[in-house]
Amino acid sequence: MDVARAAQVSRQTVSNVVNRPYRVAPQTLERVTAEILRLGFRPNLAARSLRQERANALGVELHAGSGRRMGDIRDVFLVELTIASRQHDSHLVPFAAADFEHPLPAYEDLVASKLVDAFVLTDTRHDDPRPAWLRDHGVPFASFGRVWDEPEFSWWVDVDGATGVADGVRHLLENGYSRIGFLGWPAGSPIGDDRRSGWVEATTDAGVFVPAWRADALGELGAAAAAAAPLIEAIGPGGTLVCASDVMALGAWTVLRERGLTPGADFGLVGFDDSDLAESFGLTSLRQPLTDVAENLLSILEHARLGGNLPTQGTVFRPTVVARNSTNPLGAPAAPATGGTSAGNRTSSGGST
Amino acid sequence: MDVARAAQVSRQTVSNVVNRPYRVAPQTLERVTAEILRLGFRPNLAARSLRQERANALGVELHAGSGRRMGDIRDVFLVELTIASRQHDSHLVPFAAADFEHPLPAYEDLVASKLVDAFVLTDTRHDDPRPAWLRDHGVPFASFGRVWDEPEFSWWVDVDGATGVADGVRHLLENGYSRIGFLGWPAGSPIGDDRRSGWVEATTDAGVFVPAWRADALGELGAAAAAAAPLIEAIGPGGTLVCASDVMALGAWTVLRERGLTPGADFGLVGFDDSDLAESFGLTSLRQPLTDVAENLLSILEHARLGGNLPTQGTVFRPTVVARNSTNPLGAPAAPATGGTSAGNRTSSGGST
DNA sequence: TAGCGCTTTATGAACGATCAAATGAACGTT
DNA sequence: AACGTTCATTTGATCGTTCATAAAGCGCTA
Repeated sequence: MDVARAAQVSRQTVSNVVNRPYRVAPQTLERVTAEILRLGFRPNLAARSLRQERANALGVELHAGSGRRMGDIRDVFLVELTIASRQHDSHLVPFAAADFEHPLPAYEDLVASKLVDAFVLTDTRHDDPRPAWLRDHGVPFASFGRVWDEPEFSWWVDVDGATGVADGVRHLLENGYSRIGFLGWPAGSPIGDDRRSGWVEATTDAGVFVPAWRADALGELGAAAAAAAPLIEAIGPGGTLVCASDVMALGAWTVLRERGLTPGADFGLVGFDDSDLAESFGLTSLRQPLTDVAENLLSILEHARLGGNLPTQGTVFRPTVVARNSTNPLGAPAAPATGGTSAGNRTSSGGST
Repeated sequence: MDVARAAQVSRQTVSNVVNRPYRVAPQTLERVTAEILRLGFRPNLAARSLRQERANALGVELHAGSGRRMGDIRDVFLVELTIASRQHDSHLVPFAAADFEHPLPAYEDLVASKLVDAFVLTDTRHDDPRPAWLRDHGVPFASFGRVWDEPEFSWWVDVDGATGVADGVRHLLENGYSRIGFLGWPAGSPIGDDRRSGWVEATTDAGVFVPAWRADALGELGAAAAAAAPLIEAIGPGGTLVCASDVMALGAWTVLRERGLTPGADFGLVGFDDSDLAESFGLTSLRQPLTDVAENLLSILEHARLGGNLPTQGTVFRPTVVARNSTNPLGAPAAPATGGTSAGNRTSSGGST
């Protein structure tokens, strides 16, 4: 090894400098470090991986099928996960199952070839075969989203939809609105039910709960608009709608505009996910703290390896309200604005429950 | 090695079975293959990578800063790249530069630690330091998007915006529209100028070019709506707009809806990129053939390694028109529909020029 | 001063694959 | 029967690091 010769130490000492500097005498450390910098030395990760029998890499499945892409946030989530993984001295290996109905072979490949040593799961669902398979094969994993079928499994992180929506409701109340409806998905989906419950709770607390001010639709914009129309009628001008997603909020947005109403000034709107859409349309939305989620997932997996303190139950993060013109009652410009609080994309707010 | 012992051959023969099956006698091949399957053997990729001095991995930078995320298509592009890389026996390593204004250290890290042996660049721009650095360090790379500063560099793949927009214009003509305007970005951006030229060309060919039916705006929805309003006024009902992006088309869309006009029936709209937005709003759009782009990039890099025939000039793919209600003159439902040709997300159309 | 303990550095082996070269087997040619 | 060729398979070395362990240095105590 070049560095070793240049610094007149053994290769093992160089290894120690890189991996356990505290074991090395100060002046040796300095001398070797100087040579490392001078020669631009970086450990060959393949060799390290081979010797340590550990890849320092995480598999992340990218579902190719339409839908199942985490709303619009997958792109941002991947960025956050990428950044977080670097801080944990590892990297991501994205992959897609050849047949996305049967993902296990892809997981098996990655594990058997030792290309990754853990996974981050997303889009978990009932009857998801992955958690059981990974558990049975002793492969560590952490999930963004609850793992429904394994109640005792606690290495998951999720976003508190109920509290998020409740915060959205309170944001509306603070801005002077008081007639607050909810546009969500039909009962039965865990995420949808969670978000709706936040509306029930927060409006009840404030004494403004009106059960009739609720409608359901499935994801599509058209369906959302159709469901929103009578609701907007019923709630009336000066009212508001909190929606289970940004797309749904946009459905309501289009209804408002067709009636000549200005979102914000005439009728408040809150979306969910803070997707690019929300920024484009000046839509107030609930941003998921994906930076925290990613960091937490990585942290769990690191502790799983090194034996730190692991969560005994799932972790839930709270979204933050990103206020834009659609909840500004003071008459924002008719055209959607440049995008309210659009400063940095990365936030680090949100606490656990 | 277990497989070797089980099949009673040497470890090298197992290696040959995996990597050069044609060198192995048929019955030996069969016997070893059977054992490989039975034992679920997969080569340890770290060991292979160490010995071959090659990672079989591609670095892909994910720009974290807002903007610079390839419109809305990065997510889809990453999926396509992931799938393509698997077919080329390699995998992706996504990364983000700590300081996205100075990306080189991140590239240097990956190269020096031999974690990747090539890169796919995106979002190349003038004065991009990356191409020169990679060239100077002998690191192979291919780019999605032209590499402006190095005219002799030909390992890039791009999408033919002009032809795409021209196809959009022809699609409108075929559907019976004849008054066709263009909403784009201010002159000076290569991509914007390219797309606009397709409008000029195709309308001129058809004898329906009206220079005044053009407006410019910058990316934001509000600005696009503001620019679209007078243009829609000028072109009049029954007219159409081809737009440089889906978001701009949506700006026009909102203007139409506010005036009680139905996109398609009353006024045609064509967007660009076929993002999720387009599907949600039933907006006809131009889909970039990302499957082809990804495959081509991987193919270039593979040939670069093995010495196949390499492109002597950049490759340009043609987008495809995805027809939806916004260009259906026969009066589509007022609410945006479930999404026209929304079948599979992966297409393989598009030829090179 | 011998012996002990602690810190610091060095040595040999190993991780699991592929490379380069050698060996063995089969076959036709002279 | 000896020889060269080709095909199939094996052998030993090697990639660059870290592990396990040994050795060296050094101060302190008995």
